[in-house]
Amino acid sequence: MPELPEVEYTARQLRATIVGATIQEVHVFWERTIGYPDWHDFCAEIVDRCVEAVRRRGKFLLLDLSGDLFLSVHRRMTGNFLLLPPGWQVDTTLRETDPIAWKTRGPTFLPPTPCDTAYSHEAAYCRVCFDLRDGRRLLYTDPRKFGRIELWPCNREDEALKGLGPEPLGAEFTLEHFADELSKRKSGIKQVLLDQSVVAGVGNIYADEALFYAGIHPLRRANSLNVDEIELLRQGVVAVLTLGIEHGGTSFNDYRDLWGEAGDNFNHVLVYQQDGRPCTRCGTLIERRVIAQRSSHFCPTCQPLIAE
DNA sequence: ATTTAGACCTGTCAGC
DNA sequence: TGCTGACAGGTCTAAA
Repeated sequence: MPELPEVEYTARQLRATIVGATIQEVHVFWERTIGYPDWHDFCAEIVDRCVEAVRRRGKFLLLDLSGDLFLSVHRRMTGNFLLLPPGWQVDTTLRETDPIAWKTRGPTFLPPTPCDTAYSHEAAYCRVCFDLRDGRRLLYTDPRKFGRIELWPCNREDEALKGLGPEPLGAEFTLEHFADELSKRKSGIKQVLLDQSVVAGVGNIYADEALFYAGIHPLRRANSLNVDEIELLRQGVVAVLTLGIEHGGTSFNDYRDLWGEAGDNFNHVLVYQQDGRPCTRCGTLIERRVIAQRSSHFCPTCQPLIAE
């Protein structure tokens, strides 16, 4: 679910709240969420580590820990972090009373005062729980269980993040590099934008938004774009990602921030899931088509499919 | 060498 | 009310 803006927003919130905190203990409620190393080793090695820094690379959230280790988190579709204040209790009785429900839902978190239900809905589907020494709890929740958390030595970061292209909001995302990558690919531009080795962090929402910004049809062959179109698309990628961050990310269903709040970019999206509604630029109805196995949304007038 | 279908998972919503 | 199928911010693997 989360793309670059959602991961960046979470990274900023974590940076402001848990840098300096020490992890006292980790509880794993869905073992496959831990991608590396084996979850037993993961739990053993992470104990007593201090969070020294929080970074983002593409859609990966990276937590630098004391002792030259770092956590890498990829939330895939429905992963979220939720930070609970001290005093919450973990209730695991479901494990015995209803093992089947336990596997899908995980534990229940009980607030310090029973009437305090602010987080109780967001605290469902907890897969991994990080107990901090100061009493707070950092929950990793993920209904669909696609997300992965890994623990790596710092000197193997390249291996942990292999295949990632340049950061779209960094100086390395140049017209020269982008044009060079596109010239080597003859598949549809939408599919190329989703390729993390071309640009890191663009997903289905922001790919559609960037293509609308540049007035380029998602099925245009990547190597058919001229220099002006490539530069416009590059600017579009930067613009829609930057706006997404400013609005706290896009929440259609699942994405929530550290406090369980939805992002506001939902209200600023121009084509994604807007099919059947008039284009904000020309009034033509937005279309939806499946391209590269993903829903694509575009304006057939503003984004014409030019004959090559 | 590329495309594409299937896996991994669960929830929600539309339609019958 | 209940069942079925389509679909959801992602990515990897194997078959065509």
